[in-house]
Amino acid sequence: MARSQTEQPTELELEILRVLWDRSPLLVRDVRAALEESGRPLAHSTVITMLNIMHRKGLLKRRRDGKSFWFWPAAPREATTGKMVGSLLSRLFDGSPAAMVLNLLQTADVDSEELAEIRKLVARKSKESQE
Amino acid sequence: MARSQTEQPTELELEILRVLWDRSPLLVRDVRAALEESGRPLAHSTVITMLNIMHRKGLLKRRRDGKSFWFWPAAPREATTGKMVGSLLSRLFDGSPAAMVLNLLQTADVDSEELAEIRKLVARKSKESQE
DNA sequence: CTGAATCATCTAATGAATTCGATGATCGAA
DNA sequence: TTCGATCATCGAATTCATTAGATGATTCAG
Repeated sequence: MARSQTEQPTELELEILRVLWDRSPLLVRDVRAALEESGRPLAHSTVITMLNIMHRKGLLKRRRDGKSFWFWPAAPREATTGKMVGSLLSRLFDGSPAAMVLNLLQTADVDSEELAEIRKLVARKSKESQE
Repeated sequence: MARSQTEQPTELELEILRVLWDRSPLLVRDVRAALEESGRPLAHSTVITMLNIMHRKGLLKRRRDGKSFWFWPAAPREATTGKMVGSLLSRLFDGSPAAMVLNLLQTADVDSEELAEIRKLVARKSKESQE
């Protein structure tokens, strides 16, 4: 047996989603151009194949317009990133957000501005939870 | 062409690493037993194959002892999880820890205890940075 | 010493992810 | 209308991840 399809978007799928979260709907050629911009030059047919696979998986929606298709993400950015972060959270930190933040603070490059921002976010969340 | 090997551990590789981070070194049969415990029953040869692949990739170290091998992680838990979090950070949040924490607070289930813990971590980090 | 148990190695199969070329349809300009 | 440009569909190749059976070596109990 092999591994089963992940419900998480794969590497290339994520790049494509990021393009479409930025601007959509887009035509295949636009997606291709955007990918090339971000350093991932691919053949037209490759991009179509991926878009079709992603459509089949339910990651994208599309609408025919003449002989071409417009594509856009099936789910908003926050929902998808939330699922991906949640997956890492459970797989690496047994679901403890604090453990994840600790790792982030220790490992990632957090400048003072970022840190202040995080502090503000946490403070706001604390206030919300009290209500 | 297909995708190239990820430097990040894959799904099963991560499960195996988690076993070995908990207790190591272990023999193949111990790893197998631990995986079965956590709901992933695999044939002995499957486990060996994976351990060998992981050794070839540099994820594990091993030492022969008679006719069997002892296996243990090549890198400590924090380093590996840090890389994985860092990868998600750049792929999803353009490297902004604050964006990631925001997503975490909005999406994950953070109880008040976890939140207080996070608050403490951030405060401590702030103090450290000031020095 | 001999047979059963225990290990690693080798081989291989399946399925997912990624990448394109070839082909055929269609639309617009000359 | 005819030729070239533009698209999608199909088929296919490659690499990785996962899974395990068959084989052969080695060891230990009896």
